[in-house]
Amino acid sequence: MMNTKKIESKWQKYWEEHQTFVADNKSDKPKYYYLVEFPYPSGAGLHVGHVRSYTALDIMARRKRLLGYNVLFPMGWDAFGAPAEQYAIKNHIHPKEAVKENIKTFKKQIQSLGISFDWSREFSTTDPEYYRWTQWQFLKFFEHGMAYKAKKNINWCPKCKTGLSNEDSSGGVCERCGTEVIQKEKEQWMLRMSDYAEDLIDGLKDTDFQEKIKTAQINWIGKSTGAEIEFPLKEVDEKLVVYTTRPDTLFGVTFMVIAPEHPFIDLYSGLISNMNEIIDYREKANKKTEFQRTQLTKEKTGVKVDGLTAINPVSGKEIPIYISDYVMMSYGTGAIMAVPAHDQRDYDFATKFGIEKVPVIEKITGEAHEEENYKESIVAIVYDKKTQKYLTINWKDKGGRLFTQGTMEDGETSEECARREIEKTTGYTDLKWISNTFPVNHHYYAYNKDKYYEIDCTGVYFELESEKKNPTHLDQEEENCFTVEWVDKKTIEKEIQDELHKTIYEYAILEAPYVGDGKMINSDFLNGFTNKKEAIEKMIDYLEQNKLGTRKTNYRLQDWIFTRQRFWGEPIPLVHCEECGWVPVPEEELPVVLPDVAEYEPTETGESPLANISEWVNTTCPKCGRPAKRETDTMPNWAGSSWYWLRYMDPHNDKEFASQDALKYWGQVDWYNGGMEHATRHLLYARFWNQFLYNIGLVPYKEPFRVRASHGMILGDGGVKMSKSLGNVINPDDMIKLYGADALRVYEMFIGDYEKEATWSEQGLKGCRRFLDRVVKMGERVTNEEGYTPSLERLIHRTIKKVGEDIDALKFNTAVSALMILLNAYEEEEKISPSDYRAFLTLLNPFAPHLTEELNEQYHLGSAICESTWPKYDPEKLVDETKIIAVQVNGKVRATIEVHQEDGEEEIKEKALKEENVQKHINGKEILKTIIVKDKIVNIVVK
RNA sequence: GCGAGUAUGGCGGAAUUGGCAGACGCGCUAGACUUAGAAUCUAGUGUCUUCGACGUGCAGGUUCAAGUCCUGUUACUCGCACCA
Repeated sequence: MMNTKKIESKWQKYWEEHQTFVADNKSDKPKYYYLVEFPYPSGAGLHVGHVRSYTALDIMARRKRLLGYNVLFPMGWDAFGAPAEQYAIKNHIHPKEAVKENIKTFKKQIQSLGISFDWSREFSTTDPEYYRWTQWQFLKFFEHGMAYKAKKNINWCPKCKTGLSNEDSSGGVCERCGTEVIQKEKEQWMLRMSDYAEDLIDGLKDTDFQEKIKTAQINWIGKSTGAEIEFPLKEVDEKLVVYTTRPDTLFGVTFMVIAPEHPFIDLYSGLISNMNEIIDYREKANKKTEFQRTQLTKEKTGVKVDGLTAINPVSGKEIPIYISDYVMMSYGTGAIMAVPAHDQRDYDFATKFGIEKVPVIEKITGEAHEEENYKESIVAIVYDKKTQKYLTINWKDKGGRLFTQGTMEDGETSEECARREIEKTTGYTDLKWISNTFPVNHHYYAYNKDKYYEIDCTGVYFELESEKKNPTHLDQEEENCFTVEWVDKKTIEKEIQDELHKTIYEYAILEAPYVGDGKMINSDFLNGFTNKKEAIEKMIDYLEQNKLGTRKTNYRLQDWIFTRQRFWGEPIPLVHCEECGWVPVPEEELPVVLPDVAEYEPTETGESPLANISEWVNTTCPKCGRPAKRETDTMPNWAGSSWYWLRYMDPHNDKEFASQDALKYWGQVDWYNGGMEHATRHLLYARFWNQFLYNIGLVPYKEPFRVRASHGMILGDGGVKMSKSLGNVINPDDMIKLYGADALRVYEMFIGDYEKEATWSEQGLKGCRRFLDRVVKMGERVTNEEGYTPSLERLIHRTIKKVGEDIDALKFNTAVSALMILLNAYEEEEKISPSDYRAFLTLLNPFAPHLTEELNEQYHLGSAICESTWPKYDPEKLVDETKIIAVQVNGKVRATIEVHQEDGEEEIKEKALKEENVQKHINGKEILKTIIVKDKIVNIVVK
């Protein structure tokens, strides 16, 4: 092995001195902008995961440069945030000092990998020259009414003493420290991100993001369409507004549920007779966090609101109102119409509170035909508690196992019908009625009558009280057809095949609502509709015509809570004046710099430590000059990363966040790489921020990123996440020391599919080191022949094509494998030409930049690779003159034959039939067909 | 519950998009070199009992031909979630 350290630092120095990777803001070359998420410079240093994504983008960037592009490939630091602050609190040093140290380590580590970043554009989000413009842009939000202060019940981490966005508190615990999040009311700056919900969905059309990232974003935004419906109250001239996606089920509403915080409670407390009970419930609910509320998925709780009654706007029916914490004030209108027959949550609630369930949709089973005869019928299920068995009729070959069934006669209820049928066929009379199931709309063909039938069928569920029986009224013939059998649950589930009976059984036993589509019933003007969409449309039309409701779209996406009660963040550049209210700090006074303080800990009151620095807090109002106070909250650490790609375009500009020329020249980020964990939060914040800047005319593109790709995680031994506690963290520095940066790079590209997770294996890394050592050895075989060695030429052209295409398609693993194959071929040769070697080194250069430059120089193959061009392939040289293809007989390979380019089908067929082993397998059989796919396969079909 | 994805040797993973499954690498086996080991090099390596058969989570289907297409199903991973 060569002295990797020596040649690596030699070439790293070379690149630095020659400014090889410095991008120019003016160029005749086409531009290309590669961006990889800038890291948070933690004390832990670089991770092998960083190496993976940086190397991948580095490979693409290096190749693009050789292809003649002006490539922007910058790097910087996202250094605000809690860890630096925690570290500072512990060690009593200013976070900016800690950050400085960490950046130094990180940068050294990254540079030792030979990543071709343009370091002339480096900055940190914590640089006042950078956050000056973060503050400036915040003021733009403020000016345009996009920032507002609101008292919000926010997620609060009692340990970090800070407010958390929903994003930072997923799972009900603080993302930083894992403490359980509680609810606390706090005045917060908010950005009107929800205004952009539609644009954020819409804009995805103009991007080339991975599909899974688009779906993640769409899910996060959570668009739903439906209607707001007004339910008049009986006791007072007021309307309770609900949001629903299923207005088609309006006739099935049997109760209303409002959130415990719903304003009607206090507004009409005078009318409510059980206020005490309600207040009690509300207080209990308030103590629960949003997370706890959503965790209690099974057991529903609630209180009926006595004294308030809603009126169904389409049927006029009176409907009771409940409060329950399964309805959230933060979504929709904080009130719902409950349709227990067709919604699981409403079903659970209704079951617990004994509320009626009115079905309005029938499941349709069987297939509908024209000219059907209509009947109403029942299916009766009888359960014997003692034996835990069900009463069935075994029709044997005449229809299999079924429950008792029958057609309803005039004036008969379903229960009467069921009792009559049971007695008739089985004799049992002592039955206790338990329940009627939801009806089913069933279609079938009766062979004995040669007719199609449509039936509406209700299940009737009984329990057997005793064995008491009457004689059955069946003739001999009927009796021979079937036997009455008691069977257990397992047999039922296995043997009852009939769709109707199966459905009825499920309704009776599973006690579940029917949430599928079907035929509308009990719904007045909607009766008979079988298409959900049409029924919804019809209902909304009706509501709008009669002014009872409106079409409405809702989003899950909420406004962005933009303040943190922390020290280590961008100060919010606003001043509060008693007279003028909130006043922006004048532009020329930006940045509002973080002062040096002694203590970084959040205060007991939950305010930022900045609040304790009176000489900083107390200022004068920029508008009227009277004494005023600065905002002491700081920005969340998503702020600095929400526009950093724009700053790279013009990082040293002290007049603007970036010049319009630079913004126009670099335009969109062509390729943005980052982790899947940022697919929703960071990426949405960044897109929202950019869209806003676009709307006010400050950036030329509405969407900031054209392509977004993500890399898979690198896992430790056994496929588990690398973590300090497991002690399985691999330090890239150690690997570089042992095997060299080039080997580490090649290995991380070879490890597997770039987008999927991969398990670390030091053996694999060793294998890649071996590969590079063989590349070095190959130098000894270089002669001074001109051009490519003829026997290698075809493979060289093919490899040029494959490596290029694979890099473009993020298939780095197969690109490396193609290079290994080429090297294997080189090793078959006694000697290779300088062109052979140079081509190989150039193709390998993006993966192993140091070693390839060194060998290129050592063997005097030409100018430095980083200053030359990507090799070209000749399409005509890709094709083999002869090719070996397989000959199959009945789809099984029996021989291989060599075919020429110019061979016709007849010749190929002839060759195939000549093969001994082929003859053996077609011997004595008739050839039905011969399929010849040129260059691929011959298949002879015989019988 | 909803949405997205994955499943191929002992292991990581290939497969020109329907055309010889297992490229490439790791590991393993044998041999060479060596006093010995390491390193390196050479040969072999899907399974089964040989001709041959069987093999891409499972069960069907389409096709001359299926890892690839269709239907169903299982397991795991990720994202969202009393979202009305």
